[in-house]
Amino acid sequence: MSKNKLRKIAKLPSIRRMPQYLHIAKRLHKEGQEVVSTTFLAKELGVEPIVARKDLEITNVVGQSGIGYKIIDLIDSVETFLGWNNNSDAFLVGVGAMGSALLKFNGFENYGINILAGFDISHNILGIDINGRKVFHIDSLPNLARRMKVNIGILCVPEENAQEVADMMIRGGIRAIWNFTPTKLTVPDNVVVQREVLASGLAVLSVKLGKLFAEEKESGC
Amino acid sequence: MSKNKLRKIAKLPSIRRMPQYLHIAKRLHKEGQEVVSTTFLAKELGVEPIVARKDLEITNVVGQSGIGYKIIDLIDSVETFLGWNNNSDAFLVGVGAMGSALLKFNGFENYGINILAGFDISHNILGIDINGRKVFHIDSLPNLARRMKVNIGILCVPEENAQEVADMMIRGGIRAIWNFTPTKLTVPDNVVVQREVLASGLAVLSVKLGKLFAEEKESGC
DNA sequence: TAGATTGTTAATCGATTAACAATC
DNA sequence: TAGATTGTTAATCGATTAACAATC
Repeated sequence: MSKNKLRKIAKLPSIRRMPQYLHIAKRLHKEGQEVVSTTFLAKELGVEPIVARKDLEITNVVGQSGIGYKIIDLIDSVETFLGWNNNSDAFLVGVGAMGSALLKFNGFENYGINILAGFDISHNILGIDINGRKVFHIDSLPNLARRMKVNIGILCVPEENAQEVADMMIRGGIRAIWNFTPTKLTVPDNVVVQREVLASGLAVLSVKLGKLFAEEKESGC
Repeated sequence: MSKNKLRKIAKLPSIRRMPQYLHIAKRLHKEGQEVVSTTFLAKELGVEPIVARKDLEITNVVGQSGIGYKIIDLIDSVETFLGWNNNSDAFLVGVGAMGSALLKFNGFENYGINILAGFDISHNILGIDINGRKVFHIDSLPNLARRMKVNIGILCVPEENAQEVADMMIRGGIRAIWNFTPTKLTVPDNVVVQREVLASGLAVLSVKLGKLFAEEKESGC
């Protein structure tokens, strides 16, 4: 495997906005609309129109001057760009608070993945059914993942077990790990990881609020 | 209120990494360590050392050449920067899958907030206790928020009710909304919003995985 | 002294924004 | 025709990276 500088992804901010364009486009499609402009999309997202224009550019969707984009084209282009036109199967490990919230969430079918089952170690939840998904013992994960050719793993275990469970996923042939733990995982070159840090959003919110209060205090004097 | 260009926050990527530095520093502190270098922090985060150095710079923490930072100084500086040295009270609305996962999560005390209670409309969950927090009817939110001077609202309701519930929060004097819905909220100038889009991380993961497969296919020929 | 690290200035890179012709 | 919008090129801005003196 070559130098893993290759693994660096460009236009991260644009990619992060894609699901929102998709969500709006699907809503409009359901409402019977046929075209949409970046002006409209941008307003819905709370960004400048030029941002939406540039974002859509990277999906290679083509629109019509003066009109906008055909919604079905837009949906198709964004889904293709993200590789969401064929949903990938996923296993979720760690059926605690966050894990079961994700299992209960039904929207993932719109986000390119299809969670097949949950895995845990606690006897209390083994064998139960959450939203149509069985919870299995984690020891069965590597074999099941191989057998079912599951590519995506969702990691919701306690911090202490994160690396160990990630290793089991990798042993099962999983190639992409959506990591909800605060642990930086060590993985081989042929596995990708995306860490989800909820506290990041909270940090941004806190700084915004602090700034707001500071401004008010200032102008109040 | 002045032009809300002022609301634009600089160094967003650095701010988003702050909770991770804090988390590592607290862990080391518990382990009895007294100093830490940006070299170490960077490795734990999976970023380049220069990144960590620049990040910490904006908190105004001072270190010692050749040694690193005193961990207690680091914790204090990051917490002060984020305004997390005094936890803010928060109300959470929408005790569904995501809402109850957040209520069950105990780590928020380390992330500057203190969730006091949950709110919902469904009779099944009214009055129940989740992790020591009562669930009240949403109609009581504005008054309670005012009375208890709650500044932060966590919005986990269905998309259709997002704006309506945000308006109730604002009526209650809430100034910062952590928005887990896909809705772009309309709020007055004296309220800040941070939207949390879980699907963004999934989009990035999908693009990374697609790139990985494409590279393998390429080198496999 | 040698190695590690901070603090800071400068260089590079990429993302955002502006501008505008072409099109409907 | 006038207004709206795409597609594209150029300009600006901010974030990342490099470099290095000063310090322990």
